[in-house]
Amino acid sequence: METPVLGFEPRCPHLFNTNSRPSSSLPASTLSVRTLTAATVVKSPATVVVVAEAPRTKPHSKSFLTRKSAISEIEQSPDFLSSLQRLSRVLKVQDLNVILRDFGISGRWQDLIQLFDWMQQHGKVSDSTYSSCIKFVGAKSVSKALEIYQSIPDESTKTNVYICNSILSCLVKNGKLDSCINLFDQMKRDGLKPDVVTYNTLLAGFIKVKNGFPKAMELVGELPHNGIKMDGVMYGTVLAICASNGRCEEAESFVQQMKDEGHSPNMYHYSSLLNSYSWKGDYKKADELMTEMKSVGLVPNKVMMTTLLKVYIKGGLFERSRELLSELESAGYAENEMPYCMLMDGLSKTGKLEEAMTIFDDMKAKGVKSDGYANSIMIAALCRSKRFEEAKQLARDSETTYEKCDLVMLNTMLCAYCRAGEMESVMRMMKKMDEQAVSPDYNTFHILIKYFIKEKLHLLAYQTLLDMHSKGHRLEEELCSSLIYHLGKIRAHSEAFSVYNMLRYSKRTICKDLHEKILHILIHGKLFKDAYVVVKDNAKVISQPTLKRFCKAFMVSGNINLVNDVLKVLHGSGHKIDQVQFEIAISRYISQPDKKELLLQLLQWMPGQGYVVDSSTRNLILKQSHLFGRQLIAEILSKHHIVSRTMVVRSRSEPKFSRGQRGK
DNA sequence: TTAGGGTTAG
Repeated sequence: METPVLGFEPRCPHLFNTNSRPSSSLPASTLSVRTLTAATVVKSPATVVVVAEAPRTKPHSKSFLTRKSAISEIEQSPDFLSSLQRLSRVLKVQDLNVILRDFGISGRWQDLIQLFDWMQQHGKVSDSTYSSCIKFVGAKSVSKALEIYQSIPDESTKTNVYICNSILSCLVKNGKLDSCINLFDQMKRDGLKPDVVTYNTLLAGFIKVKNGFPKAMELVGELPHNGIKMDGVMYGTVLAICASNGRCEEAESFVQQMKDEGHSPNMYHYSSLLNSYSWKGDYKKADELMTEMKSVGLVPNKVMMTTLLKVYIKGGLFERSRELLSELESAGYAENEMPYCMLMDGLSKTGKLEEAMTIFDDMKAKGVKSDGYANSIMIAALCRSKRFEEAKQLARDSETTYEKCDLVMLNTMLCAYCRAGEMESVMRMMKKMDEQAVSPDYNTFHILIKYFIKEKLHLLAYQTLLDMHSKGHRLEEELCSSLIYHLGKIRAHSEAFSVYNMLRYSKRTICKDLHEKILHILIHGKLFKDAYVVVKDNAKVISQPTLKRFCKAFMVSGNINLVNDVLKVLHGSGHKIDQVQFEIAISRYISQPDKKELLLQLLQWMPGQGYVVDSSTRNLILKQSHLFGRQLIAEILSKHHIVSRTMVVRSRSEPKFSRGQRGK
């Protein structure tokens, strides 16, 4: 039989309909269309479509056969570049594209890049070269795919809808949704006319994103404006977004809309709707849905029944959940641990630890295949019930039984060891994470820092917090506050201040008490300049006794150049400055005559704010007035005297005028 | 002549 490469697609276009996606559903041996006389295409698990090859209308031309054999020669050549050089005259751009896609499908990454470079150098590229190349390259390296896209010389090619869809899809698949949206906006400005595929590509990015629902709806709202109607694929995407955001009413309404538009929901559409009911455990609606689905002839599959189990568990129907689990077992749908895990987790989270353990033991007795999830769930459940010894024991078992652990499992075991106080095991887990190149997440850091604090390894806790912060994780106030307290206790004042700052600059509001707490620590550590910064920014939420303590400490030992600033800030915040603080400040100035200007500034500032020097300070100043200019000092002190007299008169006429309030 | 999606667990 001849091998119809070039002539195949036009005659059997449905084989290449992207909706059926044959390549990913077929085993490798049937991947090559060249070997097919009748192709069997799996359209969905339920439907098998057999496509008979159409009879030839005319024999292939000589040039066609030459190109065809050149393509297979290059694909099969151990040194494809030299074959390419030799045969390049024969080949058209679309033939090179065929080879490029063949390299992509069979994972010949280096060859694909080399071929693409060659095609560029020889000016043999078309739009589909870019869209295919970006698709395959993007599966391995987003940056390389972007590089290819940016290198497109022609501006109009850059807004070709296939090429745009290809690069946008590559960004979405790599979790770069924000860059994807930005690029999309840029493309629109440059003239892209997005189509249904473009919008669906973007929408797919919102499925697993927290709070993706409103943004997805915004995109859906743009569709009519662009003359685009939703198709079955897009309904599938949108329903998945609704389900993963718990929007069951919206999911219902989209299903209704798709029915109204003449689309029949398939198993995936129904599964998403069912999943949306699991958020609230709405088993009534779930049961109704199952009935409807069966009535249209769809047979619930494994995923559907597992999702139904999830609804029952969330709804607290544990008896029916156990029955459904038995049904899953009889149907052969419980050969792995997932449904058991769901039930165990649901039970343990509603305080039914013993029942969860029964399921766990049953599962083990039945020899159900496990990858360690079940153990992990039970370790977490035991920790929640503060049964740390059992949790630790199970963690040990897991370590010996399962070689591969994911981050959640590692965190769960780490937590069990921390709570049981097993330092050696904690270190072993950390080493394991390192070896397996699993990067710690927020939970890992949180568990470790809490543990280090408990073990009084406060500096280690501090180092870990720095690490956590530098990795961009949000910091929890309670944990930071506790660490600040302990660092203060061990006189690690500047470390405490650094924790305070990390928290302060990463959060909009922090608890008022924390400012006061850090202020005490800074005063204690004689870090007056830092203390001044805290006071300056937060004086209004700091108690008067603490401000008083700060003022006193600063006057005695703070930087002399900041003394006036400190007094002004304290006064400006409504704090009444004690007479004795002025006395201390002024004696310091007098002992340092080079600070003459500062003394004069202070003395001039005081009367305007209702402060005057007391008689002993006045005498002290007069004694040294030759250093500061006798005439000037006399003028300033007479102002103090006038003010002090009016204050005396006032306090007599307003007997209720109390300390701490100042008349204006 | 190229581009898109969807269901379950910790």
